[in-house]
Amino acid sequence: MPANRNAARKPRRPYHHGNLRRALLDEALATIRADGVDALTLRSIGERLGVSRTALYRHFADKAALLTAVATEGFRALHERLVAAWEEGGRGDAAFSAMGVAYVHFAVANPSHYRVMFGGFVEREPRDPELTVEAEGAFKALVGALAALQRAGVMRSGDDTLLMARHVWALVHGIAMLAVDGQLREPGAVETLMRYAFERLRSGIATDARSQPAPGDNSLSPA
Amino acid sequence: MPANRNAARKPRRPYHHGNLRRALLDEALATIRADGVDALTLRSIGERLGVSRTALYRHFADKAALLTAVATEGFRALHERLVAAWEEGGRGDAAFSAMGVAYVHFAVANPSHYRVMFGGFVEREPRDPELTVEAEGAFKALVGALAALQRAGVMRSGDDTLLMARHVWALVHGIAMLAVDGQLREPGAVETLMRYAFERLRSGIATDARSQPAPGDNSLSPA
DNA sequence: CCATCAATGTTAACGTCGTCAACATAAGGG
DNA sequence: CCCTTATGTTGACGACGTTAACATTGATGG
Repeated sequence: MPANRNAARKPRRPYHHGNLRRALLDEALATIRADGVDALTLRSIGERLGVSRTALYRHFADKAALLTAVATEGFRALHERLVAAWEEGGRGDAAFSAMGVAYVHFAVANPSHYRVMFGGFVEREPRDPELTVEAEGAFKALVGALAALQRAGVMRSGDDTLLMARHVWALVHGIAMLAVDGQLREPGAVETLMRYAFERLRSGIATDARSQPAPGDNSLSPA
Repeated sequence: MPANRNAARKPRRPYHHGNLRRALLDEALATIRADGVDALTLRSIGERLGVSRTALYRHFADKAALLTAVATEGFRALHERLVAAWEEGGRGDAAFSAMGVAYVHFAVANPSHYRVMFGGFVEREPRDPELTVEAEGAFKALVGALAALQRAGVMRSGDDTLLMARHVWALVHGIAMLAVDGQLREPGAVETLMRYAFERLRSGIATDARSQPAPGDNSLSPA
């Protein structure tokens, strides 16, 4: 690739700008991290990169496309953290909890970024294919871990893995969202809730739990 | 109240406008419902009410204040639905599930409104007092129901009620968020997940569940 | 080696938005 | 009846996203 050789060797404006798309993404993410999504302005980001305010349009269709790319990056990073937690945790019981902790930690450490990923900034109807791939990839990490735990006999093996995964995802996502929204402000609240939720989750989902309807229970279906 | 007498008797512009604040709120909510938050424009809403574009500033500090009021309305409505589900469901086991269903149903039926309530549109630092009151009121409905179920012996009575409530809230909020975000698109997916989640939640939270650490479990604390 | 072309970046401008200041009008109390 | 206050309007400003027209650079092929 002769085009990249120059770019790789001399970082000082080899091509028109080098790799502007990458720079735009990084700068956008930095701005979002520092000052929130509302502070993200095409003009300011261009100015900060020493480039015209419309240069962005050669690399992204519009501002929404930039945000979609930021969200995609987020899912990629999240996926990475989840896999790392699973692998480094020993792919067992503890690793599963570690995944949950890693998930919430990612959200709490990058609240604005997390909001871009889930806050309705991306279009819903024709979902961006790359974003879909990355988001599903992250989700698949959870499904895979759950399937492994099912095979190991530590999680209910009869249940639909995807349904179980959605359950866990919803729980963790809910905690993350509440935390990001500032609903769990007291110090240690997030950790306490995480610990409790995973304890309850486990005794509800693990093989050793009594899954038969409780005596006298006949009314749990949605009204 | 002589001022209101005219307003009540003749709907055609009794005062300057009648009750503009109320009309602004309703129109804003209608717009959000119909076309989403992004479509909400101070100019358009004023035009739609046959009023100047800046008339709003006599009733709200700025656009954010309007959105905060919309969010407050949302929590009030949600609170109402939750209480209704609890009361009409018989304040028991089934009623608790009905509350969960009502919660998710509210979010799915009013996705944009729900997003205003939780999407980070309201300021975090000096939280609006009225909003806080309404949001906490809705949450208290959940806490109250859980406490009643604890007293009735159907829910783990040893656990901190607030912690339990946060757990349930996070779960339901997570499902609602995923649904609103379009992550549960297949028909019936939300209902299926809700049913499963509440079954698992119950067998994890109910008195009859084995709450002791599972045999061989020694590693559930966050890594 | 150079002409051509596509890729990339710039400039100027437009329409819309939230917001403010100055002004207008109506309601109600002294 | 006048004066104060609440309410609504007009005009304007700066910032924003976006587009069209233009400029420049890198690569490609004869």
